[in-house]
Amino acid sequence: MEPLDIAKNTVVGILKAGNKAEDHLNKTLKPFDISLQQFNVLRILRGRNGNPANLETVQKRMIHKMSNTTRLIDKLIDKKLVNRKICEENRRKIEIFITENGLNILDQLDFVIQNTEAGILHPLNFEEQKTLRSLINKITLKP
Amino acid sequence: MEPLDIAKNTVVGILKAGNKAEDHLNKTLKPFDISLQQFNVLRILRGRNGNPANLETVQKRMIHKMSNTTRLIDKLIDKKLVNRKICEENRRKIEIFITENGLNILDQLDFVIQNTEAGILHPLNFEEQKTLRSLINKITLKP
DNA sequence: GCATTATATTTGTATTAACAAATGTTGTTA
DNA sequence: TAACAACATTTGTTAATACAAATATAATGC
Repeated sequence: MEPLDIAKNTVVGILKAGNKAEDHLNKTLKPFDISLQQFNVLRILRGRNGNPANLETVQKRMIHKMSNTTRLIDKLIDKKLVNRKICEENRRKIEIFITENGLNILDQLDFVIQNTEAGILHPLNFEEQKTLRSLINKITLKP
Repeated sequence: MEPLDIAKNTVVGILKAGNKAEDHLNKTLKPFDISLQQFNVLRILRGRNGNPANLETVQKRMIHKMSNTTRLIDKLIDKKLVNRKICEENRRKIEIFITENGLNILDQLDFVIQNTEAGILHPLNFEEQKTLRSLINKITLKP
């Protein structure tokens, strides 16, 4: 097979795999009324161990970079999973905190999400998973 | 690192890579006023070498499985890139054909898309691309 | 042949996303 | 310090997506 065809197939495969993973995760999260995007933001905030994150930071680490992070945070605030306040040092920035409630829901989700992740990757053994991760990282971590 | 963490990182990586690829491809297609979804449908139709495809077939092969394929086809019809007609053998089905116009645009797109695909995969050499493709296929081709 | 079920597509509605323009705040400099 | 540029977030608008319900046709069993 030609290099160009390999490249094409690989890219199509990446798209399909991404979509499949997104699908499975969203279905797992649905009963909790949380979208994958919202879940990822919560994980980012938890990872800051009590420190707030401003919108820009969140946006940079989000899997899907989108311009309307504001509205996504709005949803999380409605659900009492995060708080928002204006940063006093720089009033242009806003700080976002995860609430106790948010942390509790994350704890519950960790387990079901682990199952879903395992399900997605189950055709691969551990070594293969590590190889896949390293190859994928090469293409995502680069500019 | 723990197996569970590897799995988590791998899945997050897949999501990011999928998103990055989708982004790049959409940006490449934008000047042609065609979305990635529409492009993929056109490629599916071209692959049928003049034979029509019914909606169900298209939907099954689409990267993003979605319920409103009808409206996606509507867009392509507006742009005169495909035609739609009711299947006479089974009037529930509709047949979709790619037009000459559609084939011409695809020809132009092939080149720019190849470049984009190469750009996405450029941190990987040929062997690595093949490995990645094979690992990805394992997780997408399974139920 | 008629009611029932299955199949194939379409439509309605509500949520989410993309993109650009607008707002408000801070930093710079003439 | 007034004017202007840079920064951080928000808002408006339009398009895309998901999900469920509706429509229309065909196949099946009685």
